[in-house]
Amino acid sequence: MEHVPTRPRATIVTLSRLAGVSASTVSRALRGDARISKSMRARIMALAAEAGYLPNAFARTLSSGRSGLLGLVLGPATNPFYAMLLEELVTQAAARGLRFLIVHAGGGAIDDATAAALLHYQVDGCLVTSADMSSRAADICATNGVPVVMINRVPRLHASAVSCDNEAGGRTMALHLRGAGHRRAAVLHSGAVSSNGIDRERGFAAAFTEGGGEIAARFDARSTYEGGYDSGRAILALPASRRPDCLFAVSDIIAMGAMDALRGGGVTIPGEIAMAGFDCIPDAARPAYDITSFEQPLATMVQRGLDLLTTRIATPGLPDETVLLRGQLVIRGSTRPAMGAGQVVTA
Amino acid sequence: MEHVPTRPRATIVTLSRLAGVSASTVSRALRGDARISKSMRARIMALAAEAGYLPNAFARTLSSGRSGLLGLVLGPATNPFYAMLLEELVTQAAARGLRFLIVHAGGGAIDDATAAALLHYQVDGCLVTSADMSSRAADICATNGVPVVMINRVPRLHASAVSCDNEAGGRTMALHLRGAGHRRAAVLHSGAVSSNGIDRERGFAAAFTEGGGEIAARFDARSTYEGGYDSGRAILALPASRRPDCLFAVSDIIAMGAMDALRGGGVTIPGEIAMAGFDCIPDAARPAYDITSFEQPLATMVQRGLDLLTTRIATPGLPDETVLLRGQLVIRGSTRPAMGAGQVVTA
DNA sequence: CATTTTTGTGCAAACGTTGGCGCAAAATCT
DNA sequence: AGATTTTGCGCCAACGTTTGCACAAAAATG
Repeated sequence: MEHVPTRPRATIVTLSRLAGVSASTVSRALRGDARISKSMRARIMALAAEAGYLPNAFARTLSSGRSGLLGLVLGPATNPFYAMLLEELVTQAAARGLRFLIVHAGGGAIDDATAAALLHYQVDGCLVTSADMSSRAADICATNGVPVVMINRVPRLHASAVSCDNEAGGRTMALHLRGAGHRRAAVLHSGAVSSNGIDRERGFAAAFTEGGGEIAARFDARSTYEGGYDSGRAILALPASRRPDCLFAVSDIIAMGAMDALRGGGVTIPGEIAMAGFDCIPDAARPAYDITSFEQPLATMVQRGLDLLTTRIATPGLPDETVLLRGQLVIRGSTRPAMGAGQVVTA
Repeated sequence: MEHVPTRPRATIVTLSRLAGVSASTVSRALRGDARISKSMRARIMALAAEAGYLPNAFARTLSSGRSGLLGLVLGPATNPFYAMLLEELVTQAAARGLRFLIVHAGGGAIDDATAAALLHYQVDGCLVTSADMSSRAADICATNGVPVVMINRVPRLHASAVSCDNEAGGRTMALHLRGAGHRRAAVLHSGAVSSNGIDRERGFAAAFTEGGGEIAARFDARSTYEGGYDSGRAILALPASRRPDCLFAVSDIIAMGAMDALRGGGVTIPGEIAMAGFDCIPDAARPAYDITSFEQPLATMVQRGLDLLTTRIATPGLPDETVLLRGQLVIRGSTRPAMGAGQVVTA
């Protein structure tokens, strides 16, 4: 018990004494239970405000079983896409009265003690946005009956997921490039572990070759700027005959690296090589890059993700669900000879 | 109580029955209390492992008063610096058995309900990294006896702080530029609210003018890429006679924007205008930018920040403390005619 | 062997909140 | 006026853990 010598905070019991009613009445009044009379409710609310009452989420959780806490496993925040996702998540969750217990951020693997902390804190659900394999946390949740929703990630066993229709996005991009007359594409992918990247490439390759184009080369760009840069240099090293006339990077961060490398090697963009990315991160929209990209409907993804989670928290045992959302093509200077503001084409 | 129909998790009581001892013994054994015999402890640990026992942090908090939770108010994650900070924070906190309740992320103001949630969840302490004024959360904590530590931010009333010696950093940068022969500097600051930016500029301006240089212009770059870009364009619009020969941006993200704008206007860097930033974010180190910067000792800052917090949690009422850490100058191509790998000079 | 000290364990009372159930008083219906 | 429903509230037992205190047994001391 050893309690610090600060003035004890007002509790429900304090208020109940002040109001001369029982603790349960106070509890119900505060929570807006219909069984409490209007007048009593008003009186208690006033008292609570005056006393500076703050509910104790821990006591509530212990008693009710619901913590109002969501576990969050965030991908490498060095990719601005995850930074955007984080902001959107925190904002929307707060609007629903949910808070995030942040479990992991970054590319590294998530250690077991950290993953277990999720359960210690009785998270109601868990949101995983990491694109890579660090979903130990998801497994732990799944085996303990905690609903898991993945955003921007392929669903695993016992998890729902919402993501952009990556394959359609890749296809749209292929049509766009083919439509601009490009025939030989290089693809900068993100390795074998990223389902997003794989889907995007599959859609792109299918539509591009079906449309009479050719996938001239593939490079593993590791979902990083550096990977993109290295790939760009590899393209520079290609004999002129094997050079692609356009390039599809499965994420903008890759595209940025590739563009810098290519430009550094004297290649003009889109003149000699047109290029396109994916994600529509703000960085890629900057005048210095101005990269055509495919925009994921971030706000909607987050909204639907939280929907999936809250419904599964409310009624356990609901079957898993996968939501695929349409994104839109955003055409910019990197695939368009004439310059001007980016224009939007719905995919 | 309505409890979900899942198999109830093992609790201390469960274990106590299994072991044929009291709950208190189990609790003490689990926590490593010295009063419990080695053999008993081993037996209980084995039992706990077998039963898949997971401690209930909420019950523990309710009883002990310590939650193991830290509130986190994060700055705009769109600035990669905060992304770096986030990763470092989460990693180091996890190593200490502390978790973050994420309260806010992003540039916007923090709403009261969210800030109050900090107290609902009984956070032991609060870490604020936001550079701007959105520290409503900090006030709430302070008035409720929850220790607050700010990282990369000037301390407020009732808060400790750890930050880089921004003024010294600015001064170092000034000496570097003066040493390279530059005389007329433009400063890209981040507005009146950012104490970091103000300190950096003060140090820079003092040392630059003392060294015989002149501050030719100032622009408010709002701590964003766009702000930097706009400032760069403003510089381009300056008559040749009033053009600076070097530029100090109080953060790298600003410097990047400015560099893109200047280059876009045909200015060679560092030939016509040399430029320096601050923070040493990875983006600014890319070959396409290669911006001289001042590196904050991020890992140490986080470590000391958590130190400050944990000691104040352990012994309430400790006086506030401000820790200033030295950073180091990292010279890159943007201030050096000859090209090559970045070199490091301790400030 | 009779003390005192140590060591190991149990008991029971919190911590603040919730929710099932019970029960009066008031309101509505015969 | 009685019978029934509704309304409004209180009682009490959880939820899982910690911790002050008591207390027996074992060990060390005289």
